[in-house]
Amino acid sequence: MAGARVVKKQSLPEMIASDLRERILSGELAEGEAIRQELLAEEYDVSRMPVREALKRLNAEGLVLWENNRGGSVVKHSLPEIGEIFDLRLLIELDLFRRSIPQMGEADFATCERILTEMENSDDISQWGKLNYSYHMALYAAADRRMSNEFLERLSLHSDRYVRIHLSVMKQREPAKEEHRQLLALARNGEVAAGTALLEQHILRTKTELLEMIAAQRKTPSR
Amino acid sequence: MAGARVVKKQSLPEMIASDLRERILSGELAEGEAIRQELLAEEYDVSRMPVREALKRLNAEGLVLWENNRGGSVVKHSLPEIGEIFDLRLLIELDLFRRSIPQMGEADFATCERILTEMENSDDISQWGKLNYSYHMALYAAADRRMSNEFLERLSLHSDRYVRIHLSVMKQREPAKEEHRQLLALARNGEVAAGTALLEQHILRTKTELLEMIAAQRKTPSR
DNA sequence: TGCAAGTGTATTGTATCCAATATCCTGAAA
DNA sequence: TTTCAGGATATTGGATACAATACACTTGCA
Repeated sequence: MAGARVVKKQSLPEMIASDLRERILSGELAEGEAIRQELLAEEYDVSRMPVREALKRLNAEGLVLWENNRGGSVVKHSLPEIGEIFDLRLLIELDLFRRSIPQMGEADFATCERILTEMENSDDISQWGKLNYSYHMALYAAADRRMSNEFLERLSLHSDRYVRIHLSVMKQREPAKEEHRQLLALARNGEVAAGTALLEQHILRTKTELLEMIAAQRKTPSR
Repeated sequence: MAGARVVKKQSLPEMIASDLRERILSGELAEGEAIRQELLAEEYDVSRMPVREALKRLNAEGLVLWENNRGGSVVKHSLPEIGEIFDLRLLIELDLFRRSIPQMGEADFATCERILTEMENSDDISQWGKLNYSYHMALYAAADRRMSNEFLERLSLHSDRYVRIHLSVMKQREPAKEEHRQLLALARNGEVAAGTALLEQHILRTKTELLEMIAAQRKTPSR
């Protein structure tokens, strides 16, 4: 047979949405920035129709604000809202980790290991968010909770967005690396209580650091 | 001034999406049923374009399954997925209620009372889901958690869908009526622990009943 | 009969065109 | 100077037309 590897055929709107998502997460499209359909259509060399669908999609995901007859703009969250995103992640991830640990097998541990080394070797910031998300998902894969994962994906999208913008300045990475290793070790030993406690600390620490950074940056509208 | 009451101008796709949402929740559009754009366009007397957008929107909300070049169909969830919907509701609603109770004031209690009496007097099946959702939201309004509410809205959508299709309103309403009153009373007294415990029971009871009904019905695919 | 290729039809996907709406600019009146 | 009306321009919303794809059906062949 010709093609052994099959990549799920993406539709045009999907591909455009993926790219725009990345452009928003990376900060290339800034908070509050207006989005012109025509302009994007030219950039992607398509008509406005698939661009429109992509934007509506991102609107449903909460990344794009849509106003009737005025078009879209990049969503800007308030500080409390960003805090909430992390609180919700906390709720769902703790639940997932608690359910996952007892179900994890050698294959799961191996996958986690693999992603972990990949993270430690990669310096590409734009990859970090994806890898971080993959790792967390790998930890929860054994729980086999489709809906939770779907919701978590959306939450991670938003938290990654703000983490990535400030990541370069954040000390974030060193402690996170250590915590990731420990999470896996605790999961391996089936230590649910200790594992979830560490996970909680892991997420809340990021939340605190991030909120401080953003608060400071929003005080000084310079730059 | 002319119009004191302003209803947020809805766009065509929004209106169509709302109506389709209702048709799916009510079961008029059945699980797995294919959706023809042209047909809907004729029904609403518009072109396929706004219908498409509405369907894509419902796709993003998880009510419509979309397959490239094959169009949309009404999503059908597995039993474990339906269970998860309730588990997620539980996580978020407990968190909201816990945060809300200490913040609630007389205005909040009054709103809850109002909705409660409205619920007890209304016999309209299609309204019950909305009222039930309104009541829960009123309980959590004081928490002032925008993101959580947004996520909860989507979860409630899905749970309402299955509740409406499978549980007779009457059977559902009698115990719920009592619990709803008690929730409000506990909130009034600031009894966080007792309140959240009752809320947990309230949600889990519905989950159990519902899963049993659906399991039984899916065993016998008879109509 | 069973199956594969090919043809025709139904349906979705995208581009283009026109209509509706918002925004910007100008100028006149208070 | 401020403000408001009105018109020019930019932008989005929706309808239509056409292209691409999937599906059902037939035909030809083993």
